[in-house]
Amino acid sequence: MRIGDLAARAGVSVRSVRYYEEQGLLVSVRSPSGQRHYTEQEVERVTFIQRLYTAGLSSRTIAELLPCVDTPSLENSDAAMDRMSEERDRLSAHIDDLIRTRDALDHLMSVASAHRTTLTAK
Amino acid sequence: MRIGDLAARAGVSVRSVRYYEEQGLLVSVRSPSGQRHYTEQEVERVTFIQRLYTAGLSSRTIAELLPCVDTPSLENSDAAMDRMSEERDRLSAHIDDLIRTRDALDHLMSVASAHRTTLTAK
DNA sequence: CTAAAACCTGACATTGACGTCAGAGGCAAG
DNA sequence: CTTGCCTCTGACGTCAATGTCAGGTTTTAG
Repeated sequence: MRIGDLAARAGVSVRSVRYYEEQGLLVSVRSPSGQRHYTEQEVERVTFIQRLYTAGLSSRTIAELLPCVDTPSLENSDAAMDRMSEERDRLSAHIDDLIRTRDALDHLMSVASAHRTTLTAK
Repeated sequence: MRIGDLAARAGVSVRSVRYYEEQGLLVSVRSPSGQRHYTEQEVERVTFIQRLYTAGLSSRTIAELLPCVDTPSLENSDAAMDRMSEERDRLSAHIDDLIRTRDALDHLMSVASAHRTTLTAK
């Protein structure tokens, strides 16, 4: 699979795929002419990378976590596990914050809606 | 209250407060010498603005929502309510996405942990 | 009164994940 | 063989919230 296909199937831009490789999040097999080739596996990997980006992780952080995905066993885990746990907690805190924000919006909307009801009732 | 106090109490930088005003999210009463003065009310407002920023809203979007907070009644509501509902939905979707990402991290961690248990058991 | 601390405006710098463009080469179909 | 699409590298552009600095005024503490 070439880069265009991978990008399309993962739902990202070709530019992004190259960027991921530049950041050490992805490796590619090069054809003699220098073109990148990928396997089915990489589709899932790219979507997972995107998922982490969307969760607010930086390239550097993702780079620290991915070895834990690649090699779900060895001793590299030590620091990576801590990092993973740390990011999990940060994510949880962020989720809670977002939920509070959503509640605030809901409250605003209900107040506005009540006002409207009052007005139309008059 | 002057800008430094407001910033400190809302937990943001002085620069940010000026930026919020520049973006039309905040108004200030100016002393004859040109210094900004605020009331207690603005503390809450700034923290709320920050909350929306953290939730991923842009200055422009926040500017569209705040009138709904200031005037929780009149006819401006129409478009603002739609916008608010739209952002609420976007927020909900994002929260769900983050929860799925957290689940993925949890899964990775449990797999790694299981591997570790297996190894130490040997 | 004076020095420190806080404020003002205006402008340029930063960061990160990309977009976009240029110039050159690769590859399948007709 | 050539036309059109894909890919390559490298570099510069972007956007948004904020940092930071300069040069000057104002307020506050002693």
